[in-house]
Amino acid sequence: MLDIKYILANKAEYADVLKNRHHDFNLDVLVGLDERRRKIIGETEDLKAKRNEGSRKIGSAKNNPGLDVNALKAEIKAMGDKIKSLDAELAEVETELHTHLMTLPNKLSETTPIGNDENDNPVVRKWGKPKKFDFEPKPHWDIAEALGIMDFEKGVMLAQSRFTVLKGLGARMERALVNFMLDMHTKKHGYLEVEPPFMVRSAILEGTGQLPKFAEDLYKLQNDDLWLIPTAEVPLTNLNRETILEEKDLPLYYTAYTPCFRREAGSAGRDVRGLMRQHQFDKVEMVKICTPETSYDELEKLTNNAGEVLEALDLPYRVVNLCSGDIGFGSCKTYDLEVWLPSQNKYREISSCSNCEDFQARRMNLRYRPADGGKIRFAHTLNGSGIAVGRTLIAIIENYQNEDGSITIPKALVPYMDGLERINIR
RNA sequence: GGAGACGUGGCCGAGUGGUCGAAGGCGGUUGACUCGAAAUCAACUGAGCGGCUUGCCGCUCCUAGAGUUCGAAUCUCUACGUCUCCGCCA
Repeated sequence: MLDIKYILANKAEYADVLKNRHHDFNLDVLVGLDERRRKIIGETEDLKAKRNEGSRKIGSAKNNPGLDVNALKAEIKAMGDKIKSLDAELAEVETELHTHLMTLPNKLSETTPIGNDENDNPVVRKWGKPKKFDFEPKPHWDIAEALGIMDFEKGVMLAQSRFTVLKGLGARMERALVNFMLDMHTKKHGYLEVEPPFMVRSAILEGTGQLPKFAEDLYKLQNDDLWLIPTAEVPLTNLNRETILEEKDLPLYYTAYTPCFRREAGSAGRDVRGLMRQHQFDKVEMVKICTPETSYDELEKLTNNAGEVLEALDLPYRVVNLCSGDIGFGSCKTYDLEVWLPSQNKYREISSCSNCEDFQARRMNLRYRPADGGKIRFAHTLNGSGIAVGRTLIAIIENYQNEDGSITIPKALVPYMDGLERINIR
């Protein structure tokens, strides 16, 4: 959520942001609502001041019983009725204003490029070289099914399409990757490991921006105000909601392994085969809470932390800077990490690292007290995949495939696989 | 799930209808004392919103929501949470 004061004071600038994000909205609606709001506040506060004064008078009249306060009581009672109706009107206006503000996207960083779609995302850097195969590299679903480590039909049988069963060394490698990533972030990068709830209530999802706008992408429980988390970003970022942190305690680094649940509404027909786009997938997530001064440095570090996972696994990848037409609702700047997939002959998203500045902090009232004694300010929040586990499994299977259908285990992962160096056809 | 108790500021804790944003304490900041520290003493120490003459004035907030009243931290109802006992259970 943005500050209404910011929007009104920078209307033209923010109107451009909306245009570049392809978000159609007339900001004059907000101008009118804010004017109404302030007018009502003026009237109601005036009346309340008078009421308080009158009530005090009646209170002090206790000491002098001769005074008749009945007329005054009636007068104040009438005032009270007027206040009640004004307050109801105010609540209506504020709800409407709030509804608009909650559905308006974040502003953009100056370093976020203007563009239409993913084709306009500039490549920031590349790491590693795609391996040349002297045979036709297969897609991961062929390799994994032949090895008996993934069962797509069983996933459909138990749930529906876009669910998969991992078996044997497939399930084992998934677990190994989780441990490998968590170890790196906790031991090397200084993140605090967290195991959050996998279900959260509506207000929590409003805090990070998934609600109220994107309910159709989420799984909701039938009998409770609880939703399955689409990413650990949601519980981790909300961990300090409605509190005032001390600057000396910042930045905070959190990491968590969680399953993620997404309905993938609107993705019909895309990545229908394999493990690429699932309704349930594992992810190790990183979240940072820091001051405005440091958030863009922290974004660079966060992105590097994600990149290091791929480098340790020796998987070629590139970093792209998402343009205004492709960037997410709550983010000012996002780097996507894209891993090389030989079977598709292209780079595919495996991590997304974003600086949300104070957009989420404002929604969840997450603030900090500056060390110099200045005014309390909203913190900045960042999140990034560190990284998507299922897609890492895909990348390993495809990049480390051998002509005989076996898979070599990346060196860094061998200790996590009890020394196993290769998964062979049985 | 059943019965009971309770939810007050960063923390502890007083307050059962009238200047209560809330005593007292702890913590914190600043100053005095000190070579320095500790101890001691003194002062200060919540947030949000609105107005204008930018320093002040006003409004709101004692878990949340609704109600009673001229007036609610205080009374009533509901929700949520915490604790204790019982039942059940991984």
